[in-house]
Amino acid sequence: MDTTRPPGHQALLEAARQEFAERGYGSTSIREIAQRAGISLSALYHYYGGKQELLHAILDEGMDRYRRDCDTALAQAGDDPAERLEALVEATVRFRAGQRDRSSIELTEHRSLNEEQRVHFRRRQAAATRMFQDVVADGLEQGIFLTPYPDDARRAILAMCNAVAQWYRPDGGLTLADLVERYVSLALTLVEYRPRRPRPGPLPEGGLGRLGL
Amino acid sequence: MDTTRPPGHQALLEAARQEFAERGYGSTSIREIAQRAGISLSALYHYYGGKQELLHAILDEGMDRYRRDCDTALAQAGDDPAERLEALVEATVRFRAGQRDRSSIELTEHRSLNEEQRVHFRRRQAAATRMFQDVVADGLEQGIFLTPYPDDARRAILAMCNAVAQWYRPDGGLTLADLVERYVSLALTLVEYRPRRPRPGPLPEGGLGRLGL
DNA sequence: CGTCGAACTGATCGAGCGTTCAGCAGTCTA
DNA sequence: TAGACTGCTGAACGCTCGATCAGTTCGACG
Repeated sequence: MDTTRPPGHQALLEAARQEFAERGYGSTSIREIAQRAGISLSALYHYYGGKQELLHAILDEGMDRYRRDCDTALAQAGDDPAERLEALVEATVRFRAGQRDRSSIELTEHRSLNEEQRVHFRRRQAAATRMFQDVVADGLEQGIFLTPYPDDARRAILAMCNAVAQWYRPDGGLTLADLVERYVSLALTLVEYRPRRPRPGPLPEGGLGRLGL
Repeated sequence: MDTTRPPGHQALLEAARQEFAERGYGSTSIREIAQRAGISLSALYHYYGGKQELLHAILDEGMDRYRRDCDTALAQAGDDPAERLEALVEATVRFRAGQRDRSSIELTEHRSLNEEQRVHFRRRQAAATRMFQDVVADGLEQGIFLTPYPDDARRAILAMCNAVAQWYRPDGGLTLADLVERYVSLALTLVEYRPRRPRPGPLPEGGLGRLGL
């Protein structure tokens, strides 16, 4: 993938993203994409090698953004595994809520990639999974996460965060901040977080108050 | 939808189910489906009105089965909300693990239905959601579920159960019984189940032992 | 035996698909 | 001013798509 694309291809990526999310990869024609982007069919081929490459570019760009969001969140978090898990959950929920169509494409259309692209995509996905794995393992080691099923708890956390893309609507009466607070709380519940002692620093009230501290 | 279909259409439904799950609705041709089912293209039209009707039949059949499984599970469970939630989670996990391709179609391809079919599908989905909603509400009323976020906990439970279809492999070293036990335990953790007193009757050990009773 | 409907076939339709290609206006560089 | 490059166009390619339809086989029924 090129890192420096000429201008105009952004409209193309955005149009393709919306069409793929609405109709699905196989049911979307590149003519519809080009029309939505306001360019000719041939211009599409000027920027991308074809329909499949367009899909791959969308998925890869999404991975870039998500990875960057997670890295930023983790960099701002401290060493505490609970804090780091909170950071990851917040980043994930915000990404899924803010990039809903990108997310639903990621979750379903990776099967339409070719072998090479799919390997690349899966590798990046595995890296994202490992971030959660490491944090959960850390919490277990330090004795502040008590879940007997760390793998399943991790999968459950990711599944519930990912599902946000499928139902959350920004105008639905639930602010993003509230949503994040709830999911952070649910994630800590899932790993059965028991803090060593009352934590210093600012924290969401709901999440800790309920732990009886 | 007809309840009494002529014989031979089962092979068709099965072939379509596999193709849709593997490639996606839009990327699957009815010729491929017919070939996989071992019949001619025209025979497909003898049984179903077209590609879309085939998809609808698959989704509807899946809903029938899932509904039946849940009803059976609830009928065998007692009045206790925890027991009923366990029954629903077990039924859902078993369905998702046993009907993986059907499940992934349900989760992604409902957008390819026409307006009328989609309304029908969503109505049935809402009914399934309500089963979980009722059980959780019951547990809250009785004071044995303590979660401050019942709606989100319910969505989280469903999301983690549904995700089973995307990763579970029967030959992966994890038995279905173990999987069910884990997810039941995680679900009870999510709703913050606190039993009134040691429960009578047979129960999975892991789920209750960890509650410190 | 005759007829009727269910199950199914093979040929064929027009539309739309992804992709290709020759060409052109504008801009930058030598 | 020549040449190269970027960004783009419109027309066309061969092919596959979902769908249609006249026709055939065949067992059941009267």
